[in-house]
Amino acid sequence: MVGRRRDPRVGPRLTAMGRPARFPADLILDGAARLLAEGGPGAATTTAVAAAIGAPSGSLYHRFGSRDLLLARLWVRTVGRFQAVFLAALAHPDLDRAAVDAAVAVPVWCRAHPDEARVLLLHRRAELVGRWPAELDGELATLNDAVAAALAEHTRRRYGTAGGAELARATFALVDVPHAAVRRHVAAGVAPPAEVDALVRETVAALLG
Amino acid sequence: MVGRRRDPRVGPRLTAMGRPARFPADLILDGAARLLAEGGPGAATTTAVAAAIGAPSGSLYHRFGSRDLLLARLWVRTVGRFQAVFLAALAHPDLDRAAVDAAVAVPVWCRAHPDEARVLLLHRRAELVGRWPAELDGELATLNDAVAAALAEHTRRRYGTAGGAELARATFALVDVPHAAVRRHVAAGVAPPAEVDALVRETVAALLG
DNA sequence: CCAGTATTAGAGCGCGTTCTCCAATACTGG
DNA sequence: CCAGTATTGGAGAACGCGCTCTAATACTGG
Repeated sequence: MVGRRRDPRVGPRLTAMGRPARFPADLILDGAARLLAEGGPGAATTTAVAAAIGAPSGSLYHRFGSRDLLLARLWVRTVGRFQAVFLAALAHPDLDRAAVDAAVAVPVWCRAHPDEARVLLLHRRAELVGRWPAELDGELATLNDAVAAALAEHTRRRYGTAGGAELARATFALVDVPHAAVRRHVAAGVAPPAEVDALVRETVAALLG
Repeated sequence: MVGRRRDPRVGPRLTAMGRPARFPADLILDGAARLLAEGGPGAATTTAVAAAIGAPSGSLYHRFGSRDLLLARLWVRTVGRFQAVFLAALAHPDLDRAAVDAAVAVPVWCRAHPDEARVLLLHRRAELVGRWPAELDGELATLNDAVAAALAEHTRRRYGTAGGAELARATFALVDVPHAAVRRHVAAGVAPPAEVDALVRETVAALLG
């Protein structure tokens, strides 16, 4: 990405850092996330994202090579940020505590990051990015590995095995159920109410008790 | 919709039915649903829908006034078809049987109608239609009334009251949980496995028992 | 101060999309 | 057979979109 216009024939000139960026990559991604949260994929046109942060459209294409690449990087960043808190909760040594905390981390995170929650919960990757850029399919392939491993490890410690049925049960309880609980509120644009957390706790306890 | 080109000045001529349609509305909607299920909203262009059923694009605009109107009618039709089976199950006199059957009706319906399930579960109305046509916002406003009423009635009979907490619990158990249970399978393009039904039954029993 | 470089800045191209338009067509009831 | 009408069929206009391109610009280390 960086140094795209540099002619390699001039040799390894290591000096000169160049003009500093007025519109850093994360600022652009923030703008895209906001437009996406407000108006869906159709609203996150390149010119709209540029206008939202006061940048020329050329700057977006200088930093990201294409619209798909921009949205793909936003997707990776958003998934990573959510998974960080989910995995941290799931790492608690006490199994029941880990399960309930991880599940409740979903509504908590949605309250703290409403725009990113809308990006993550209201859109599928395929319809957001369209054609996933080849240079990012390495990251895509391993995106869910950490969560999958943590769920398998949790299942193994809880049941002594990580067979299909047990893993499916844990995935349902810790991933699908919390998503189900918050989705209508995220879609409505309001913070999930406190009763959501109670329902999630109760459901997780019933399924994994 | 019909008779759009008729000049009202010629008076009430009630004879003549006109040329029969080679591409009825439901055929067009079926094509749109298939493209939508396979490739998302971006794949359901008017020319693509027309090509999918071998019709000229003009026929789509003759029957539906616009792409938004076409997709809006597809949305209404799909929601209605799903709700019919959900409500039928929820109408069972035995409360527990009604609850479990209604919840399990979701994975059952997804297996029977995979394309429509993808339309309904994988896309939100706002991003599918864009600008909802004014002539259909009457139907939109009452779309969920029947389900809302049935859920409220079920809650009232079960708890003696349809207060916010109880209604939220029933909605979570009978709507959100089944949707969450099938979603990953519908998104993956495979029929929800039988264990989904078992998890849904168990969750509903735990939440409403 | 200078050479080198990354970035800004914005005008504009090409493409795919929705939608319009009109003649031709195939059926109706009488 | 006829008048009336809904529908087909397809070409193309109008528009918005992603993306490209070139010059100007604002920094860097030496």
